[in-house]
Amino acid sequence: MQYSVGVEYALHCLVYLIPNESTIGIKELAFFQGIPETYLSKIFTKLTKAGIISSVPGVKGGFKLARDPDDISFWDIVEAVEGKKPIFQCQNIKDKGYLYRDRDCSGCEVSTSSCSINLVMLEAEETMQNYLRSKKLSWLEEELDRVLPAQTRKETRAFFAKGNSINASE
Amino acid sequence: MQYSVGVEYALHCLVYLIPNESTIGIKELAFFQGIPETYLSKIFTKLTKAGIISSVPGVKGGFKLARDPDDISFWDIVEAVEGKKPIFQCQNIKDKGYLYRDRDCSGCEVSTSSCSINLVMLEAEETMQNYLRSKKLSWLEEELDRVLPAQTRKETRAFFAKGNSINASE
DNA sequence: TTAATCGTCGATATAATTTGACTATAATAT
DNA sequence: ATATTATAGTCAAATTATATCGACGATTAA
Repeated sequence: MQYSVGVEYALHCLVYLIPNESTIGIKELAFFQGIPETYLSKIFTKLTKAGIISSVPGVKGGFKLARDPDDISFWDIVEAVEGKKPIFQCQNIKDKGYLYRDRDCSGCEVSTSSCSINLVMLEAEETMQNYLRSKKLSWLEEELDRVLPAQTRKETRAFFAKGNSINASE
Repeated sequence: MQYSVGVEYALHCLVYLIPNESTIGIKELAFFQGIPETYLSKIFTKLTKAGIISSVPGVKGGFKLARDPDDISFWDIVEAVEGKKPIFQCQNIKDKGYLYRDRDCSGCEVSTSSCSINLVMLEAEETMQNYLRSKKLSWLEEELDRVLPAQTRKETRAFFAKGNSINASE
């Protein structure tokens, strides 16, 4: 059980969009990180639909953040890529069970009451979501400034600054 | 992204083991719930190896809890079935990236520092784990007594009480 | 001994993930 | 206008993970 790599791609890519001075294309992002373009483009479609980034088609097009980095949380990104389905989904095996499978139980209390196990799992997941909601892209930007060598940060920003960006062609 | 059904099977099955008055077999558990025997037996192997339940081989054998229900948490069960790997695993795409892929970076600071994004995801997961660690099987037992109709609970316990348990053969 | 039961190992079937090839459409530079 | 360069979307191959079945050996109660 794991999140898809799409989540990792999305989180890492969005770091580069934070400066938000110009649009950045899929090609540049994929080349810079050594990851496949086609898959990344699908991830970006999801992020666009979720309103996290906005797309600019055509020559000199690309993507930029659609909201303030302080208004984009880790959870927004995970949810956009992975969807809204909970990690644990109870398939209500009770209903297939010996006590009920041969009875018509459409109206009785057991079939309407929700599974206690399911509730616990949902609550557990919610604590995780709340933690991720509290971490914003703006925080990540500061954290990276603190943690990464200044040289690395500078080179990275230089790569994505428009003008010298024809480096995407090897 | 989802936990496997194995987690659901395990949680539901362990409920029936709580009384711990006699061993219960895979066949009974699978029949009662209408789920496949073979898969369930694999799940139970995992639970056994994790020290949550213990197995009694031979005729009239089966499974029983290896510890007090107050000492078995939801997380123990999830971890036993799903393994210890984190939900989010950073594959360090940084290292394949443009800035580093052509350099020998075996000793430099960037490759040793851990990814901030990864840390956040691990911390988030930990909050979920802590919640699940706080919920024990003993709590679940009380909760089910409170929530389910007394009739259902009684019928269920009767099914698994040894003696009349040849009902597993349809 | 025999039948029931767990433990282990593969085989298989189904589904999800990841990637690639290709087409359509939209915007811009010239 | 047209060529160019971008995203958007479709289709499907390749890979991996999940779920299920089946077979065989070991153990044990009757």
